[in-house]
Amino acid sequence: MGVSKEQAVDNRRAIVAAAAKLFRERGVDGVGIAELMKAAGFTQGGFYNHFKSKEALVAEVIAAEMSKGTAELVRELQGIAPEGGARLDRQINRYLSDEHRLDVDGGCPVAGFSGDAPRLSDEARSQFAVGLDDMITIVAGLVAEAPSSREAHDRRTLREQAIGLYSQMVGALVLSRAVAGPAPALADEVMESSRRSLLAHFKRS
Amino acid sequence: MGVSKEQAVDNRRAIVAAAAKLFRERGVDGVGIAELMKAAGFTQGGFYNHFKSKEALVAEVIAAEMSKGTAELVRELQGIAPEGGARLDRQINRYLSDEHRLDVDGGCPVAGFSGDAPRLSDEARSQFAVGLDDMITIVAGLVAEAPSSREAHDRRTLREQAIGLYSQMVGALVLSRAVAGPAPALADEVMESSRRSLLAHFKRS
DNA sequence: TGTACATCAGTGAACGCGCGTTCACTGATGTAC
DNA sequence: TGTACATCAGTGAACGCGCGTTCACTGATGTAC
Repeated sequence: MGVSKEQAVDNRRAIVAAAAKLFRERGVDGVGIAELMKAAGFTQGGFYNHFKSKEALVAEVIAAEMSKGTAELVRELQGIAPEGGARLDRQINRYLSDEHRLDVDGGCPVAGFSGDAPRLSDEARSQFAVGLDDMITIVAGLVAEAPSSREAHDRRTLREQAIGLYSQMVGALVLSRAVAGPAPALADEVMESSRRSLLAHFKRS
Repeated sequence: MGVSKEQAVDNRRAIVAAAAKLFRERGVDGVGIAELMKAAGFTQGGFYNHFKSKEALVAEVIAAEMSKGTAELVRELQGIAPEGGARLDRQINRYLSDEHRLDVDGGCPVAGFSGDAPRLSDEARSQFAVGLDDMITIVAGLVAEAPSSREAHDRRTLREQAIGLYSQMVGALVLSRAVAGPAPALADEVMESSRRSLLAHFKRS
């Protein structure tokens, strides 16, 4: 109904934001255009003024969430002194916490979209892969700060150690979320055990 | 069109088997009743002679695949002598192999359904949780055979170590599959790095 | 600065399509006598 | 053992519904003169 160019840009951002939230909560396939536009405050017809197709929106959402996720992590790390692995410990505790498990909307985008990823478009999966690679790089930087990563008996590269660590955190979070409803005790156990395992493995010597 | 009771039981099994394969390949939401029945050799109308709803079939498929997965693992383990962690090494190498990554139909059901699990019915998620618990118990038995699990510096319980190990294997497999299409090098790296990490951690001392 | 017109974000109805589910019907199987 | 009938797995058309997408239309914004 007549809207300034500036307003149109804001509206587009609102659609992406609403989509990100809904896609994470209910899966990409579980959310329709009509519902998504309504959540953003519009009617369904306007969607195609902003995006070529649902597939195009999905790819943009994945890219945006990955960027946001890595940027937030980097920003948070900058607030803490990198002393003897303290930042790594802190991130392990954060990642494998009740808060993070419940924060499906805002938590790690790799864990959040790992279930949808295999069936998304090439473009979306490509964006997912870029995000995963970035995350691994950031984690490798944290691993480098842990004294144990340099010990004689562990000569693996930092990146290799980072991948092992990150795979375990993502796996534990995904499995914990999957069973949180019907088996909350098991969900807690999976998260707690992985958390203790990793803290022990990277403990300051 | 007139079918013996025995045949009807076989037909029901064929539907479950076809559903298991299709659900794994394209996700539970990605497969319709008509397509699934056609794959099993029938027309769509007959579905409701065997199952109350799609939801009921899904729960049965999850339960069946979990049972099959744990049974296969146990059977395979029985063929090898439990000497100094050799069986654990072998399972780590199997789990994080190209063959397993490609075998979406027949591989680990926990990894195979972890993407769908959070949005399935209570009953289906319950079956998933039972299967996960069983898997952890089996893996704990393998960890017990590894000398390193008893070392003085690692006093964590066997189950806790098993959860850490299993979470990492599932996480690595899920992430590797997610990026296998657009980023095959990263997919390989994720799997290989986790494999080496775990072999190093549980290595025979 | 003021007027005429083009642009285009947003509306809401409609499209074809595939979904899960229901239904009347068929006919061999299985049972009762 | 033979006949009459009930059962029920399988068929295929149809149901209402929500999906992604298209469309004609509206009207304030933005531009040309």
